[in-house]
Amino acid sequence: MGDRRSLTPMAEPLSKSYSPAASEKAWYDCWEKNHLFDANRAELNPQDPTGRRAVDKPPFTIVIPPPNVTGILHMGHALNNTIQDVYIRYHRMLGHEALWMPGTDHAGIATQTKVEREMREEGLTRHDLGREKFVERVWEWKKKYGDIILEQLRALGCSPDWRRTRFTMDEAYYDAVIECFVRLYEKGLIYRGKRIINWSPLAQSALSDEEVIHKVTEGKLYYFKYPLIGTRGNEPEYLTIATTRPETMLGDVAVAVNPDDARYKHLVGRALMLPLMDREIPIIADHYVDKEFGTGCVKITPAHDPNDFEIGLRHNLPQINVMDTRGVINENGGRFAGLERFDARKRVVEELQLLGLVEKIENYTHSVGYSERGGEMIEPLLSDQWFVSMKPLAKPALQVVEEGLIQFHPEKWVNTYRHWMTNIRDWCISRQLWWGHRIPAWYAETGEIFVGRNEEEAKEKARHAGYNGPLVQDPDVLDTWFSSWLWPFATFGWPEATPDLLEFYPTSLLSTGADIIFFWVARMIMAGIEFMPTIPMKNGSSRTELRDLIPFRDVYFHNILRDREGRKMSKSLGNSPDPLDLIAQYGTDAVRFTLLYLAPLGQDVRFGEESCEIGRNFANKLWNAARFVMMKRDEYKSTHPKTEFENEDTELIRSAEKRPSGMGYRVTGVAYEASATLADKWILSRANRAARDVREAFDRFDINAVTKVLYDFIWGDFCDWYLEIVKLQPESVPLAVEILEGILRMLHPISPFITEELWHALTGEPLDVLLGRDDYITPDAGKIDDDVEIAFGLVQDAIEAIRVARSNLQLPPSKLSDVILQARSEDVRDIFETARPIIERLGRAASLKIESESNEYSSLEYAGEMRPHLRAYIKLEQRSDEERIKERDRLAKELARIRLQIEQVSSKLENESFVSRAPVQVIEKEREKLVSYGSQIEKLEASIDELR
RNA sequence: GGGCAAUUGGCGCAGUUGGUUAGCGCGUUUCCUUGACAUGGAAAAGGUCACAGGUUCGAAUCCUGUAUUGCCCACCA
Repeated sequence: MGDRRSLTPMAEPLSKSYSPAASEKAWYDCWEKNHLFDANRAELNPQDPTGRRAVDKPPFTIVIPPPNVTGILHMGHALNNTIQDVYIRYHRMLGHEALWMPGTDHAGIATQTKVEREMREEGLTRHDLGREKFVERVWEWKKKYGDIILEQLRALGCSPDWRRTRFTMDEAYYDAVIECFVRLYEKGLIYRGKRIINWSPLAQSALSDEEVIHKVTEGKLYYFKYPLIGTRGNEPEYLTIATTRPETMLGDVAVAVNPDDARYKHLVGRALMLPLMDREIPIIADHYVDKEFGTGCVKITPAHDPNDFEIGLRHNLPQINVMDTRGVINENGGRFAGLERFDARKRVVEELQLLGLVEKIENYTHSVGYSERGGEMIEPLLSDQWFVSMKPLAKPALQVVEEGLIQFHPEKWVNTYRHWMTNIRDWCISRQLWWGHRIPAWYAETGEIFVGRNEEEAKEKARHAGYNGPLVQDPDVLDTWFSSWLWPFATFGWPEATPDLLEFYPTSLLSTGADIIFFWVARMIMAGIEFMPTIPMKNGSSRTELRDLIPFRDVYFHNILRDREGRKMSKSLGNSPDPLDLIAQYGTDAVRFTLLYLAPLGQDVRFGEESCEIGRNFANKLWNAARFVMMKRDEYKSTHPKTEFENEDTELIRSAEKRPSGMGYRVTGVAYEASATLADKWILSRANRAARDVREAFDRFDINAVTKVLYDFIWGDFCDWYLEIVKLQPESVPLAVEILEGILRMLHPISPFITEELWHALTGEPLDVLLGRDDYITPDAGKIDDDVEIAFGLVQDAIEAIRVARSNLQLPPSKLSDVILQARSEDVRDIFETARPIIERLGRAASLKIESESNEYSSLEYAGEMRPHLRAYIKLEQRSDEERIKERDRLAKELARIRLQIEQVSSKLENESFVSRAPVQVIEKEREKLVSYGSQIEKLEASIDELR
């Protein structure tokens, strides 16, 4: 590593532009080698290399939202993991015991599907292998490809504690999932039941409600006539029902009407002949039926519709399942058996048409459920599944969010959360797959169910219940999310009270997408409250307070990334750039910075690859600023061989202990204290303000604001202004060095590579002393000086006015000019006087006259530019007629603008109620404006006259 | 059907508690290769802050309604 130029930058001058590729890998290796990411428990490692005592360090913990083992890194991951890394690095620098827990999710359906697809190319199905061999094969697949996404996180600069990496099917984790199931079962919160569930014909499995997406779909509404049996007198011969799914009529067991519906009231209790099936079905009355909709008659198919199922239970109706698990009509469908569901639909309609029983078919748009993963239409199906009773779990989980023990950022998601939690329904957790945690339930031949942590336990329970026959384990596995909801504590070894669990739970921050607020966030909160009470506190007392049970304290819902056209980035659209390509092209720091810079809290982000230029250019700017400062520092050293700066510099760089308040911006170097210029005080104020704003923004989870503050301060204040001034004030070099050092600290969590590299170049620290383990910035509020900033603002204003005047004349920078600067007050004039060298230099002045009273200068000889507190004049060499006219027009336009302003301001001041009701400062400000405008008007009018 | 966001110069966005000459980046135009940086510097043009009412001395900002767009939730056949 020592021969890598990027790690020994002092040996050679820095290159002219920043090239990330060379240094990133090397620095990442260096961090790992020095155990930067490792979080240690105090008892294992009482002191870290910075000299901080681990026992004093409060934990800061994030558990990664475990990516699917099948996954590859996409832009959403890049954003989410950047956010997490930034917070981990920030808190690590704040002196916390920062642990980022990495890992992956076994992702039942996704992974199984992937491996089955691979097998299909060999002409195999999972049934050819059998369960055991198939699961073995998935494990092999996982070992081969499962860590790809974690490797990709390294390229993104992420700093989790890799030693602790977990997988939801690790042995211990597997046991935790089973333990969880057994406990809930024993508590009566898990039950097995026959229900209408969402069946995915593609996955051949049940899905939870959350895995179904409803989409508005164009369909048809079919009106069928069911003949009334034994028509009497003037009774209708038929009842007409409406349906969107004709094929389900094969399983109809009744037709329902509203009991208050006068049209049909008298028919309740009579029977209809179900066409095609020639089955007699009753007419029943149920309040569920809406009189207004359709014909007011609803066909009832308990086995294929959740509402019908409920009605069926109320009226004791049979459940006729006419479809198998592939979506094909079964033997209950009579002669339609064997037809695929959509073919069956066609045939049913055709045959009814032949019988003259189709009244009409209307176009109809309605909401239809599709599989979130497979995309196919969901079939509501009656089947035996396992469920979790959610209501008891939801109650405290809602409470902790309502009470603010857990805070959502942005807060608006609390509404969504509340809505879901108060309307929660039971969770179908069984999946008809092989890859996953197998349901620990064993069936006796008697039909009894025995749930245990293993077969022995189940047998034991069976014996206890007086059953000694064979037991067969439930073939199904658990929903992937049934393991994920344990993630914040099962990763630490729950149900054991491991030292890690005691140390790092509750975690601090969860960063995730709002799309899994129900899948995951809500359920983790429930699980924490449900399962953590058995774990004692670190001090041995029992864990009773909700604040100690919750899995995390803050939840950051990151942005959704869209493409330039506003479409959600997705694999199928192919509109998501590969983060690794962007990293290769622009650099990791650039990609990270750009993502955060574009991502305001709570908004979707439109992202185009070329946006990364923002980050790349910013990194390059910083690189060059640092290069310049180091060059100046070396110059300074050679001209100040024995100065205190030398000592200070060495001290500043070498010893962390000598910076008791964190870094802070201190005044270092004798030269500085003695001759501190306005500009020096200004940059100190700005730097401390930036440091304060950055930390405040971090702490309120406004990471977007963090990047904006840094960008504006570093580019706008430090580079554009202060470094230009340092060129004229060699005595300020030590301060520039210090400010730069602080900048590197401030920026490090966001752009770790370039800052680490520059910091080492600047300080000459050995490679085992890392910025990432050093202190974060501590702002010194005493250095934030509004008066200084206002004063320097006037200087900037003056320079800008001069530049505008020059620009109007199209003077090239090489051409210096005679400048007159008029200040509107003595105070302002004094400020200009103290900043004279800066104004001269940055205003490209050959000579500079500063005066306070308004001598009038002819527009024929001078070009002027006015500001509220000053006027700037540039001496002209000559003015052609053309230029004279151009200038006159410009002034006329300016005059019109100011007259408009005057009108507005004076009408305000003439308004009685404004003067009597507005605060004095506001009125005073308006008066000042009026005065300033007045003098500007006079001057403008005079100038225009002269130019005539 | 319910709920939540958004609407600011050509494009993408800031604008904490109502008082700023309404900002920033990209793009456009002009000037500049001045010894950190052309991945740069200096400047310019460009907006009646979606619309209509209201509250207020004063509204991009608060309230009501409308429109458009997007998202989430929902078992009306």
